[in-house]
Amino acid sequence: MPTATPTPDLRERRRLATQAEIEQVALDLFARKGSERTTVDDIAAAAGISPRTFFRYFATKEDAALGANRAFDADLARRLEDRIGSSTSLTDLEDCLADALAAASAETGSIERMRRVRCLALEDAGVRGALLRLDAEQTAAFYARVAAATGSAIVDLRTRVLAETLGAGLRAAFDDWAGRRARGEDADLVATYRRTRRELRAVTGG
Amino acid sequence: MPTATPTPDLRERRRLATQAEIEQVALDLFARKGSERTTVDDIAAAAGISPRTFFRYFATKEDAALGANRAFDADLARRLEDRIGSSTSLTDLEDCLADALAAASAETGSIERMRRVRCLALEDAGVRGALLRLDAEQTAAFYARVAAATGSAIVDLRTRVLAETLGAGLRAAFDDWAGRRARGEDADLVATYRRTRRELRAVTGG
DNA sequence: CAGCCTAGTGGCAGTCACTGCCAACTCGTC
DNA sequence: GACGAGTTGGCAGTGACTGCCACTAGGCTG
Repeated sequence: MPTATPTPDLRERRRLATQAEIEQVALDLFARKGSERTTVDDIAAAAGISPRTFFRYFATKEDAALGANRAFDADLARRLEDRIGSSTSLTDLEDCLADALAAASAETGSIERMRRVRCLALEDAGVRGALLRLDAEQTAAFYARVAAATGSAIVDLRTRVLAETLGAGLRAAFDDWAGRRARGEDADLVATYRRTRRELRAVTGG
Repeated sequence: MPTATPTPDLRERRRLATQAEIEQVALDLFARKGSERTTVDDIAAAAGISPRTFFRYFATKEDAALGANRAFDADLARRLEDRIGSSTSLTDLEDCLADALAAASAETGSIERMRRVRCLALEDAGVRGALLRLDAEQTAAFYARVAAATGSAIVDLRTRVLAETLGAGLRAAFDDWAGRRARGEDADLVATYRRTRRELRAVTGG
């Protein structure tokens, strides 16, 4: 996830700073009290903005915590975009996903925030729900891109199975990784995903 | 889904009737106006109850539409319960799921309501989100049952992959089926699931 | 049958997520 | 220095959801 714009506006820089600040305090507050017991007013006060402004940055309270995950999804979408058209075999797409995971793991801040969110989701239903929605949107976006590439308005069953299987593997890997981390083990995300791919083959008799 | 209790209480019968009535009018209103533009007051008024009572039946507005899906999940959970311990191969679990789908398809009312909900979910983000949460809860319950059977407190990666793959196939089949139905084709749910299983093998190179 | 216990219901007040609108302010530009 | 666009805060309003309490009615017991 390299910085795209070389010279962002002062306004743009402020906006990004405010957004980052909100994400930071939201994650902290959710971790301390849970999303249920954290109000938007709490987050806004901690971030030094008005509640009204909060909703100009995030549509829902829970969304405020998912910054790192959204960035990962965007990066993954870019990588998948390059593959679509040339090859859409499960193995190639999994490679793509593994690359994205490796890139995220290389950025200390990014992977750490993702870990915090995933661990939080294990206990916090609100965050878990938001993450679920984000995953589903990512899958739907994948459908749309493939359909656009084939010029067809409808998504065929194979594409659905492909996308859902890919998503299932990613979710399983994230959950296992977060669970291990929460228990104090120092699991590696990329290695976990590698094991997940093997398990998928074993399970489906491939 | 046979009737379990032979002689339910008058109270119990009334409760079930009220619940069914709420589900009915909620589904109708969502289909007509969308869940976003339907208020709890609307649903309560149409069902002839107070808004306060509505929340004694359903935790959220969107949950009110998912009756048939919850019943299906409960039936599936019972069937899976019998398998767990004896065999937890993907193929056996898929058979189990196929049986549950066939049983639901045999009940006209049940399958029709599920179709309405799934078609609604294609356009209505609120309903889609609720359905997503329900699916996730079902998957989590499966984890818990398997973990309980093995006596382990932690869920191993293979179990996660198994459950997520099973869920992915079910979701793909439901989405494809609902999409076809929404376009006027008369797709069969069990046949669609059969095709989904084949696609999964093809995709994973099994 | 009378009386009691309990489940179910409605109303009310309150909290909180989220939105539309408007006024104030500020960055960037001409 | 003024103007236009982007950003913010306050305010009022809607609607989801909850806790509390009083009321009703089914079901049981003496």
